[in-house]
Amino acid sequence: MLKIYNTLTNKKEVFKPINPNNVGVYVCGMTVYDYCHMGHARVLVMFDVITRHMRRNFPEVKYVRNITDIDDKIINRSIENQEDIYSLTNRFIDAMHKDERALNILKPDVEPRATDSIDQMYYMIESLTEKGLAYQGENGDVYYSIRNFKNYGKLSGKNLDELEAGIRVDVESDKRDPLDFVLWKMAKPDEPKWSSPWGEGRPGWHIECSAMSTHHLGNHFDIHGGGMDLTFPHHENEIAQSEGANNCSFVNTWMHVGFVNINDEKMSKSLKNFFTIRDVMKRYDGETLRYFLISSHYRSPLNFSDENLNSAKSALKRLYTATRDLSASEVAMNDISKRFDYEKRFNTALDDDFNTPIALSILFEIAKHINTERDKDPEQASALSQLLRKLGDYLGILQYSTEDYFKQGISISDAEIEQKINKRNEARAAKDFSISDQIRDELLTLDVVLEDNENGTTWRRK
RNA sequence: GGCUGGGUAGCAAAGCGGUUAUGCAGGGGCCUGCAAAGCCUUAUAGACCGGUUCGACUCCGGUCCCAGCCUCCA
Repeated sequence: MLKIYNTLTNKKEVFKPINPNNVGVYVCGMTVYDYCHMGHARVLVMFDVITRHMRRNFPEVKYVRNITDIDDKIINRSIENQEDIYSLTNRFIDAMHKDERALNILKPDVEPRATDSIDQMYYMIESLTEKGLAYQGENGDVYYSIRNFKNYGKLSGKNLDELEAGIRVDVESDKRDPLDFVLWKMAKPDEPKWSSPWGEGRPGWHIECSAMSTHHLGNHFDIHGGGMDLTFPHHENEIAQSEGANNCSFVNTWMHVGFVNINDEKMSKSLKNFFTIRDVMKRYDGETLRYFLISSHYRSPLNFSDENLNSAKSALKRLYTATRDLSASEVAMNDISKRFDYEKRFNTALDDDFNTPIALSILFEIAKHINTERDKDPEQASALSQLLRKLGDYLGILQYSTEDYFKQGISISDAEIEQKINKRNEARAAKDFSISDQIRDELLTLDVVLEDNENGTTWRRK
């Protein structure tokens, strides 16, 4: 029984799909004017884990994640770079897809682009205008009238009058109420523009998500998610738009992923304290990053530091170490899964609001079990190893073969290493341990670790 | 100020009204020529003050502190 924490109610609730055969999930994706940072990575990875789990539990899941490819920041960046807006956005979309592959993130079912969805936005704005929920200012911009939507603030728990008190007044706008927000914005000269009943312009930020999500998932769907900073105003505004235009409830479950912090402060573009995925990938592989991101619960803050990343790397190594030199059939694996309750407990953990730390702890229990059975009962150890890999795959980790994991990234060739191992073993046979230790130390400086066991000497990367 | 979340051992991170979370790092031991890996074992917790209870890290109240949102942000 899947339980999910719902921002709308601030409670963990049993998840009941609107249509049990087809669950709809929408996640607010990137605004593509720069490379993805670790905060984006966290949202991408978490919803990847979430949708993988849901796909195993429901016949069909439709996962939609949009791309915002038109907005002020994109326009500014394109001017700054003197780069055509489409070449800019395409460049960063490609970069994002590359980052996703590195993090083993599966593609969403639909990845709509705002600029391909302008028609759907028209219809929605039109409908809002007809219902008296939108108006055009003297400057031509079209605004949403939040005072005319009775439930404004229900997601974020905001009180209108209190919001009003601390508002910053935007001098350029023609809003009737300072909390009103733009649905359609008149284009300035040389800005990208689309013709519309209100004049040539472009959509406001919030309308695209209302339009794209309902277009692909229906007016009322199951899950809508994003980073915690989108709760207000973005998601609040989406509710106002969608429920206002469609006269029905919009989303049942709102999910928000916590921030990635640097020194306990939110990683953000405005604070300029962010690390891009590609930067971090210069020092850590994608799987280590992914492990790090799922090592805490998705709603908790996650502190980004070398110490934590190194710890993630070591933890992952322990899991891979358990799988060394073991393989078993699927039959044996299914058999072992029935004998022990690891898989069951693993699924229960994910069913409990996607508790990845608990799920990971079960992986370590299996690893320990393998290590203790390895000599006593190799068959059982092998079957457990297969189970470990299967559950790892559910989380999108343990993707490499054991061989690849332990032998990648070494500058010296296999043959050279073997040669040195032979030389060392000759020295060991002659009990010349100073020579043998010297060879081992030499290899260690090249990140090659030697391990002696009864069948001979094996090597792995450090 | 309003609204959300938090404060757990050296670090990270969970569950739980009474019984080992888990990982990294540390101590002792086994194994090894010595290591590595692994196994066994071990120490270090629950911001503070009250209350409920036979019993609280876990529930309730209060205090202090931290983060986030209230402006674009994942």
